[in-house]
Amino acid sequence: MSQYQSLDADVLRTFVAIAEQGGFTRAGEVVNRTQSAVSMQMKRLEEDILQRQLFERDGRQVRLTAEGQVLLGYARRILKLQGEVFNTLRMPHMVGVVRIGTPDDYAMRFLPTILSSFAQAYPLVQVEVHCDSSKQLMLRQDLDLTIVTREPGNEIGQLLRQERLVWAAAEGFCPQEQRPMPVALFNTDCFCRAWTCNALEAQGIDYRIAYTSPSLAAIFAIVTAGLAVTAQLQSLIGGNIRILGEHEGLPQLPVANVMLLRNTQSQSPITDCMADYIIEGFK
DNA sequence: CCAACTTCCTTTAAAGGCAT
DNA sequence: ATGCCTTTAAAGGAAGTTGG
Repeated sequence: MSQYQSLDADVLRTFVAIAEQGGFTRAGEVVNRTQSAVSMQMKRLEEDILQRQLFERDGRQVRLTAEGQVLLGYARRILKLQGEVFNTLRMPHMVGVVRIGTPDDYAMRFLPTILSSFAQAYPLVQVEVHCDSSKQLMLRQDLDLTIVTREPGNEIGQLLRQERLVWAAAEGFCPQEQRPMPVALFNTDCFCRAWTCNALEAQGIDYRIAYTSPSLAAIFAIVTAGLAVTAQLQSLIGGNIRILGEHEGLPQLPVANVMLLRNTQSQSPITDCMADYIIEGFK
């Protein structure tokens, strides 16, 4: 009776595995149970615990019902929270170093939140942040976790976020008025730069790369001063810089995939925890 | 196109292990 | 002894494959 009232994490894990694997048998492999046991667990969850139908059974297909979708959201949150409890209470004094590589635009936009949450849970862990272009970062072997930008269709690692590049300039800057149009971009080995130049050339726009820097802060300073336009992730644009609309004659830019790479040679509990915080921080 | 066969998958029933 | 959870075995449904 008593356990019919509670949502056992084991049962929720099985439920999430079914939703993710699309079948009871494959879910059983994931959670190390036989399909029959999985079936029984779900029967109990549906009939005794929640008294709601969670799956649409259609031949060999299993789909979540609307109520199943609702449970899936809660189940993931419950399991994630449970993981946090374990991490926080079982490894509160975890020490060591975690080395993160990231382009500096992501560092500015996402790392403050990620690192402050991480520091609250693991105050004794030393964090090294190495900023460089995606191309350079991918060549390095000394990083535990690397955040990089990849073209769609060319993904490696785990997808953190998809975001469109946009044109941006100072409030009073009019991109049509200056030819060649001055552009401020990252250094040559940045993916973003190649995309930007290709888009401008495809549109036949006369431009010149007036400023380059590996530093986002420097590029924003140049753009804020009204000296050039730039192409950056939409979420980075703020302050006195505005996003240029399509009617201003500039080509649409591609969507960037932000990916997380893990160094398989240096996996540790610290790295795994930091990876979880990064994944959450990019949502 | 269709029937026979195979494969995949879930459910049910029976039985055993384990903790209370 | 009881209740819960598991496994194994068997049954049955649906989809895919094969051959005429």
